Parts: sequence; C-alpha cells; structure tokens
Amino acid sequence: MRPVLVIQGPTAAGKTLLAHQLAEQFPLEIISADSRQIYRGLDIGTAKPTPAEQAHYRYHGIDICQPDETMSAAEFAQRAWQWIDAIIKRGNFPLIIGGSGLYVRTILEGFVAEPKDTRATEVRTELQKRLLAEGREALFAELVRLDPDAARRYPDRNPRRILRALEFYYVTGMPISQAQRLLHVEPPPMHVLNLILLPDRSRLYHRINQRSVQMWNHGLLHETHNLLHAGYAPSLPIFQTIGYAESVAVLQGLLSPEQAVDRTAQRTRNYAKRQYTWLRNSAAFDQANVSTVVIHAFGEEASQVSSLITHHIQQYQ
RNA sequence: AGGGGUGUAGCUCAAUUGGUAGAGCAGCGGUCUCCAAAACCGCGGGUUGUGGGUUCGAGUCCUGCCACCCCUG
Repeated sequence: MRPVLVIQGPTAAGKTLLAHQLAEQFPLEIISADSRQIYRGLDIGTAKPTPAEQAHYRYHGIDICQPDETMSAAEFAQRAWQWIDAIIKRGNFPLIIGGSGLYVRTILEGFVAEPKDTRATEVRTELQKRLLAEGREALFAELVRLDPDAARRYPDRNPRRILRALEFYYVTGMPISQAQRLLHVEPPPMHVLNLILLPDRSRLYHRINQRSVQMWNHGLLHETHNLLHAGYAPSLPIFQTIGYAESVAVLQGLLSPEQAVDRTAQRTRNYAKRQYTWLRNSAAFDQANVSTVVIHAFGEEASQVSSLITHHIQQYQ
C-alpha cells in the first residue's frame, strides 16, 4: 500500500501555500494535478509556483506539455502513478494538489482502458461535423439506440458526453458503459488521506477578485502576447483558459483591460462554484482505501492538517 | 437656453396595427469516469424613470416633471 496525501480545493483556496508549509515539515514531494499548470509558458494566469519555489520543493506535473499539446486525464494519471512510485522509492511521501477534480479522481479511481486507435481523431471530427449538421437530438437518439445505459447517464444531453460515448462505440465497437465495467484500469494500491478545502464562498470570491487584478498587474497580457508571438494559434485550447482568453480579446481589441479583468474574475468565480459542487460530490463518495476529510477553511487556516498528516504517515515511517 | 433623441430585469437589448412584458449575459442551484480553467442542465428576478390624461385595456398614444446623450448657440 502506497501512502498518498491529497489536498483538493477550489482555485485560490490556498492549496499551494499549504503544500509548501507542509513540505517544510514533512518529507514530501508535490504532484500538481492541474490541467493548466502542465503547460510551459502559462505561468502567471495559472498561479504556478515560482521557479524558486519549484527549485526548493520537489514538484511533478508542471511544464510537462508544450502549449499546443493535449493531455488526457488517463495519461496524466498514469504519469502520476509513476511519480508516486518513484517518490516512495526515494523514501518520501507524495502530496497531490488538485485543482482539476477529474485528474485527481482518475488518479485515485483509475479509468477506462481505451485501445490506441488512429481512427479516433477521424471519428471525432466526423461526429463533430454531424453534430453541427444534424443537431444533438439526433445524436442523442443514436446513443439511446447504441448504448442506452450511457444515454441514461446524460439526461442533460451534453453534446460532449454524447460525442465521447459515440466516439468510443464507433472506434472500439463496444458501448462505453460496458467498457467502464469491464475494461477499467485500476490504480495501484494506495492508502489515501484526501483533504478537501472548502472555505467560505464569499471570502473565496473576494480573494479571487483580488487575485485577478494581481495577475493582470503581474503581466498576464504580456505572457499571452509572448505565446501568440511564438506562433501558437489563438484557437488552441490553452487560449480558452480563464485569463488567457480575456488577454487574447484585449490584444484583438475586443475588450478593454478593465472589462478583461472583470471578466477574468467573473469566470474564475463561476469556475470555483463548479469546483465546490464537484468536490462536495467527491467528498460524499467514499472508498475503503481513501479517508476524506472536509475542511471548511483556507489553506493557511487549516491548522489541523499537520496532525492529520502526521497520523497518516506515521504508520509508514 | 433652443432643437432632437433615449429612459423596460444587476447589465446589453426584444415586445407585430394599443391586448396587462421576453431573451442573452450575470446571479443562485445542479450535472459531468479521457476537450474539465471545458461542456451542459434547472431556477428566481421587472409598480416598463415618474405624475397625470385618453381608452374596456397603455411599455406602446397625449401631456407635466426628472435623468442621461447628441446638435445648435
């Protein structure tokens, strides 16, 4: 059983600060499970730890992709499992910090094995075309026919989920709902202490507003300009990222800097709200090897964390 | 000061010949096992600037006032 520590929480909840404090007390290496910090060149807008901090603490999961690459949750999880093993071999403890709930969930719970198939992208673009041409109701009806179990899980008819399920079916010939039962890739045995920070919403929003202003003052626009100047197309997924999308809009003359800051803060608050619902949900879902503790505080206020961690890692030292 | 225009939900705007107000965004709640800082679903919300008049009935017509914008002096 590998001992693993996890700290999850919405953006701006003080996860990084808490992780650094803990890394001073315990022999930890930090795995950043963050779908945006994986990218080189996205620093300010992703609130990435500084180069000095990255040199001081042992970090994994940062700057592992070029701006035009994509990384799936499953791929990230597999890498994380390797980091976890290497960290433990070195005699340290892995601390996963999660901004991206899906990434953390995939690390802790595994994923559906999907054979690498070159037709996947082909099928996907074809389905996207069909979505535009035929509309989502048609594709949903198709999913109801081909994989009713999967369709039942998406009563809201989210086109992405529909497309994903159809894509899986057409590429592998198997309903994704069935694959999820039969082809599940289990994570390595882990013993997890899962800490979830859920600070007061209105206080978090206040911090988000302040941090958005700071990001702009610290050169978010310049960073975006550099990425575009380096030849990365504005249509890339990274430019949908909160703060970067607004920066692009400013550079294209579509938004004033003031509007952009407001919009950055607004989208960050919307994002944090989604994280709350996700995290409340995942807190309720308990596994035998995962003990979850919800802490209604910011990272720097979560004083009980030290003793929880001491207790958790004692048995392995 | 004179002339013209605008005033409808927190914001941007809709509302056929007058028939007692809708949409997007925001807000709030939720969903989501490979685009997840993404995508999606649900909900609440308006004495239509204000006083009067015409009318069976006024956001819509007339009028007093108020606010803002433009033009002219």
